[in-house]
Amino acid sequence: MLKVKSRMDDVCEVHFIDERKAKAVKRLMKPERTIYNLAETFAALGDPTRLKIIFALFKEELCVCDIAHLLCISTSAVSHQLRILRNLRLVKYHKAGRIAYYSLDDEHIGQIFNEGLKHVEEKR
Amino acid sequence: MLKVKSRMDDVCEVHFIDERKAKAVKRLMKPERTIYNLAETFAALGDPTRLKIIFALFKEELCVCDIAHLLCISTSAVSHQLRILRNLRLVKYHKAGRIAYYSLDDEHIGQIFNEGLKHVEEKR
DNA sequence: TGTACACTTGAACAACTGTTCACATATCTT
DNA sequence: AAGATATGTGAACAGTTGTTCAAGTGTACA
Repeated sequence: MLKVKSRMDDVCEVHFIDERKAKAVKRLMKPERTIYNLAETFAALGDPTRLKIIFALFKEELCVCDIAHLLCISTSAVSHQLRILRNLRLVKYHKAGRIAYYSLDDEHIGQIFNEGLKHVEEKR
Repeated sequence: MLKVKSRMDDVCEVHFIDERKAKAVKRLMKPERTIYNLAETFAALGDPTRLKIIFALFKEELCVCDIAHLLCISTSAVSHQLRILRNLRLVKYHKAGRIAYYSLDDEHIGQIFNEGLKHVEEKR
């Protein structure tokens, strides 16, 4: 499983310039748990193999071995990555006999992918 | 610098179920370089510390030591993370004397953050 | 000039990651 | 039933990550 480190104590001894701004942001800051889950989700998207899988499933519902064939990697590697994506509810699947058909779990994933694409394509 | 592994040979010996679908997706697949850059960007968002920095800068332009104060981590740690975000053009800064004021580099970052938030808040 | 401050950087470390390999499970076919 | 196929899983490995620490810039102010 993807793991991610975190911390947010309230004791802090670093000097500051403008405490008003810092406090205003602190009030708005999302709960530690939310930040953690969000980081885990982005980390899942932060690997080319998983990103290709996401992209592929964005276009077509596919089974494990077609994904493996498409990306030229072992079905084992695909299965490991799909488990990570499944646990984070980024993909879902349904079984037809021995074949597992995977697809994206919700429409946000596609949006995130596209916004990210705009960012990287704009910057070079 | 954030690094990310990648590969996309055209030789592949995995069995397949539906080659038509796989080929259709392959035609649409983004270039290796694009996927790689996108993965790097998402990986940068895949860490709670950097995510908190992004969130903070989404609300306010801030200097390094105010970010450190706000998140209760060393200015060194913040500076290291800001360099990663800077290199990926996720944040920019301007200097006023010895103080460096950081802010988000473009509007896509906020969009990505919000879409991600919708995903994680919807799923539990 | 010297001291303090704001920030940056390089090296080093433990912790985490993605892949491979070997094996396990489950389902279909003959 | 046996064998082939599709997928899942645990262990192990090299490679990568984020933090800390120590030392470095450059700017401000007395």
